[in-house]
Amino acid sequence: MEPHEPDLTDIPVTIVLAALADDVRLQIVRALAEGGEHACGSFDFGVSKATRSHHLKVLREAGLTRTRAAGTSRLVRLRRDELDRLYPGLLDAVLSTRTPA
Amino acid sequence: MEPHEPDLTDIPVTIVLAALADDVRLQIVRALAEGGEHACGSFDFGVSKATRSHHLKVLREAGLTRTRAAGTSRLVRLRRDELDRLYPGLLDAVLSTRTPA
DNA sequence: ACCCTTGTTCGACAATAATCGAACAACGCC
DNA sequence: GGCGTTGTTCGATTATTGTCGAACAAGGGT
Repeated sequence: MEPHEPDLTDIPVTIVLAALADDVRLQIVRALAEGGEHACGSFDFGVSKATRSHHLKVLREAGLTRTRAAGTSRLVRLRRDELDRLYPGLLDAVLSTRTPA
Repeated sequence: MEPHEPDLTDIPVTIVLAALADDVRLQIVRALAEGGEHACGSFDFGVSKATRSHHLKVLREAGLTRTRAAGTSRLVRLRRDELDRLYPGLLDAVLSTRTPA
């Protein structure tokens, strides 16, 4: 089954904001904002792989990321263009902040 | 005691995002974005006054609003200038969305 | 002084969300 | 086929958060 990646316009903005309102997920988004595709395993932020998988699911279901299978890995990327079109300035504003103290 | 209204730069962005990631609070922010000062009681979004007071506290402590006493009321206003300076585009992006379905 | 209005605070409770280990699934490789 | 790697899912636990009613506090009338 494909991981369901909803249409961004179907997602209430509160869901998007809630997805971004977590330190671990924000670190993931920061990493993804560097560009390109990242394997799930490349995000090591001090949580178990179960927790990491959970956070990636939250991001995906909030419409923030897309995922595709590649061998035994899964490659994740930020839906930057769509996000910037629907919420101009949001990602920039969030990413402009320094790493949380 | 004065309600403590922190310096915006002291507040992790995740706190700001979490404050905005709630339907009731977002409706309050939308109303405040119309400009000017609003009495707490003017926000009737189907929750009790205890809950409303709680949400206003969350917004205040996240640095999104300022409150001043005026007689028996309290007047709340959005810290728009500061927010736009620190997070350019964030409020606009969030407020541009239509009322949640 | 009394009361009404406006908010806040205090438990308490319910719902949501973060976290983990363990079990499971899919893939590639030897 | 069997094994290691990479992720996901399940069930349980804990922490956080939204919600309310009731009690309280501060003001402004009259």
